[in-house]
Amino acid sequence: MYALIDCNNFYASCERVFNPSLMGKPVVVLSNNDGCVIARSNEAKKLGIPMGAPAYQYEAVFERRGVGVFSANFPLYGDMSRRVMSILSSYSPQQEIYSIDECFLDFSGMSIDFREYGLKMRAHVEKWTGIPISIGIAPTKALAKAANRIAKKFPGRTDGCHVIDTEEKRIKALKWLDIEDVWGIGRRNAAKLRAIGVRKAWDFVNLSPSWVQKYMTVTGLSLQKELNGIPSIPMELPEKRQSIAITRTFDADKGDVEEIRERIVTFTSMCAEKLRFQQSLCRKVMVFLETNRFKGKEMQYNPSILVRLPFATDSTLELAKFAVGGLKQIYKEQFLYKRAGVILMDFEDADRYQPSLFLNSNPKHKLLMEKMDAINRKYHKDVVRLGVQDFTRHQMRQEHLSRQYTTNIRDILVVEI
DNA sequence: TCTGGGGTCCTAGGACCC
DNA sequence: TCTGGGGTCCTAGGACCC
Repeated sequence: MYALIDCNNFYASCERVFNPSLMGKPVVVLSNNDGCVIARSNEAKKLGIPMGAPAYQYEAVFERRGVGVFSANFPLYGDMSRRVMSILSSYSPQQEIYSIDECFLDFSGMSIDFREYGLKMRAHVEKWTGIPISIGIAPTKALAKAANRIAKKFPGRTDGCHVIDTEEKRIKALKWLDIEDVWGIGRRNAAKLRAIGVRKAWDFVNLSPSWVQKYMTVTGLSLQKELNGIPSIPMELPEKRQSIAITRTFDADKGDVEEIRERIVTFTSMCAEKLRFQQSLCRKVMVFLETNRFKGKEMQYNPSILVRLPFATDSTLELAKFAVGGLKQIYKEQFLYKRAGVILMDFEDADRYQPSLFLNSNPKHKLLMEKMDAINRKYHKDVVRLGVQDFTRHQMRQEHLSRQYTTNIRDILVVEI
């Protein structure tokens, strides 16, 4: 059996833990630049605020209905996630952390009362972190996902834990679950399936496997097996990332090359730090620019370039140089840009790297980067940085930012009695 | 005025090899 | 006129996830 555990309205719940006056009130969390809604408490959902809603269109609603509005506070959410995951990991020898607010647990070989076990986990996480979770338990990962949805959405359910452990329960679940809500069925596939009369997960499992393979590739086929109770999607053990990206929407449209170059260098530097943290070297850097897609009348230009490095490296200095080289090839001064990004890809392990006979990363950078990372970790992010980086010119809009209650001693909560 | 960010996997088609 | 067959690797783009 597998469990899929996820945190309810995770970001909104994190804000509530440290601000109990928000209990029972609508809460929303906004994306970077306070752009759009990326998390909503149940009360906010009931007000009809949709996922992804542009914040400026809902300001009146926020005001009128007393909605607690927060700028995204990722250091806080990341730390709360680590706490929740750590507690859950004690319930199984194998945990797959699937996203910031979700994980799978492998219960293979355990013969216990799964429902009781789930309720225990739930109480434990709630008591130690204040975060409410929902739990689905079933013979495959895809069915565990479905069970989780039942725990959360099935009319009348309130205990947050559902177990699919009999054939009747499996069939009942599949007959209830809409096809677009099946894990792994996206918009495109849902439309394809609807067109041939598939409305429920149950209809999907009754399609012929050859049809599924032909129109939905092997991915669809293993999903179908999973829903039929045959495990086909293995647990993923923690591994190094295969790509690392930093992309940002700017606070305004920008045309100045110097300014964009500064952003590209800063993004590259952030990527490089993550790259060194997972002890990888990188062979390719992708740089992209985007014009403002909401200005439909204006000519759009969304170039990207893949720069192949002559050697593998994790040096911020070298990566930044190649990224800027890429930028110069795609930048055109007649456009204003709203978004840009840097993606590192094609990694190899730093400790297994075989240097080339001719051209290699500058060996002096290794120590330099080590010291830079150590100082930045000890004191403050970006105390040591490249000369071209200039944070003063790029202030992200964060008008509703909560404190870093759990990761910054200056922000620790003070309780007055 | 104001509209997010970071990942993974699969496939078709081209380049290249013998 | 007629012009093979079977592989691998790489990449761009699409689909999906949260």
